[in-house]
Amino acid sequence: MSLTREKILELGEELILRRGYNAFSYQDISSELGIKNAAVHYYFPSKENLGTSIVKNNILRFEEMVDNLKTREFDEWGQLEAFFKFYTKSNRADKICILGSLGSEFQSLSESTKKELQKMTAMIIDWLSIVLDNGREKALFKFDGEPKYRALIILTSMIAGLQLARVMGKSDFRAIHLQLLEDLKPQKP
Amino acid sequence: MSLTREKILELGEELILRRGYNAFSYQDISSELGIKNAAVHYYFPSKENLGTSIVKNNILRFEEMVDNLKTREFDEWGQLEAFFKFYTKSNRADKICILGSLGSEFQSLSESTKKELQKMTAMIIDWLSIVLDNGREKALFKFDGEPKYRALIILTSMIAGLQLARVMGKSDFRAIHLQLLEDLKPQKP
DNA sequence: GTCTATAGGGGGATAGAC
DNA sequence: GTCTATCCCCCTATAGAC
Repeated sequence: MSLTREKILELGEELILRRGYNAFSYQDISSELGIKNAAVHYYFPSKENLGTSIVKNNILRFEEMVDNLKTREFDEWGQLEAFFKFYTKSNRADKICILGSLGSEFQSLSESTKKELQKMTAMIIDWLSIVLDNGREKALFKFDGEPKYRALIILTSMIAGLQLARVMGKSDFRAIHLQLLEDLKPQKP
Repeated sequence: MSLTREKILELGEELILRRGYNAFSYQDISSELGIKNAAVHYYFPSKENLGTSIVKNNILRFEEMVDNLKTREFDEWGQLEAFFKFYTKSNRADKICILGSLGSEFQSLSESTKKELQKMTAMIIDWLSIVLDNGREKALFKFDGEPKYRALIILTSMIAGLQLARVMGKSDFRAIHLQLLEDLKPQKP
């Protein structure tokens, strides 16, 4: 696997998370990497292609994370913490979540990018639903209603929490994070 | 106030909510209205200007809604329903929320648009926090923690719920809506 | 107010040399 | 693999006629 290719993927992702898919160009990538725009087209013939590859890359990283948690036998609190840690790091790095970034611009994405984004979103919702379900089963968590609905609330709060942090500052994101944790604790004050 | 101007504002807003700020052009507006792009520039010299005017317009409409609720003496459930109704209508119309749309593309907005978006976001968070606080005071709602944190969770769930609906379908949005209502009810099953 | 015409730039993308 | 050179289109924006 080529190093330049890796760097393009990484930088492209960063641009999507910082500025948005429609707000970055191949020139942004090539100038940052000190190459010409034709070199970027060599690896990713079209912007659609690059966008789709970036989402696929994110899917791979998510799968790796899940495998890792399984191997290390984290309990449900540990798994949930890994989930929140990802968002907390994004908040600190002034990045939003790829689901929210591309979700907002969904209508202007290519069919293949849409498809991968759907796949990734479904994977995350399913994973989080199962973590919540198992955790409640073991009495590690306490919440009412369907695990999937709870998963949707937690996920959307994180996604838009990052967006809100852009507008209003990072402390609102932290408040959301803490409140979501409180809401899941078995013994409440 | 000119009719063309009104139509441009309305269409520009729709394009932001459907496709995103960076994905629409003055041509999209002019061709839809059957005029030339120069005519759009007559009303809104720059795209920044149009974007800022659209947000200001949203602020006015929000203020009108709040006034209306006050005049009609809606209780806190009624006020909250008005809030949810706005998002439910957006979901049905395949539109996302302006806070999330422009929040995602925040870094590529002009200073004046950013400023108005900050103002609007603060207004909504404040309003919702107060509704929740008063409703709990009257025992209409039941929830733990700070009203502002609860407001942030509800607002972000709605914002990203609409984005998620784009990707995964509208039923996920409805699930979030119903669960948020359940969570606030005083007597839980 | 709306038009034609056009400036001036940036975008994505490709051909062909090295 | 990366370059130069270039195509063609769309973008925002403005000048000046009607």
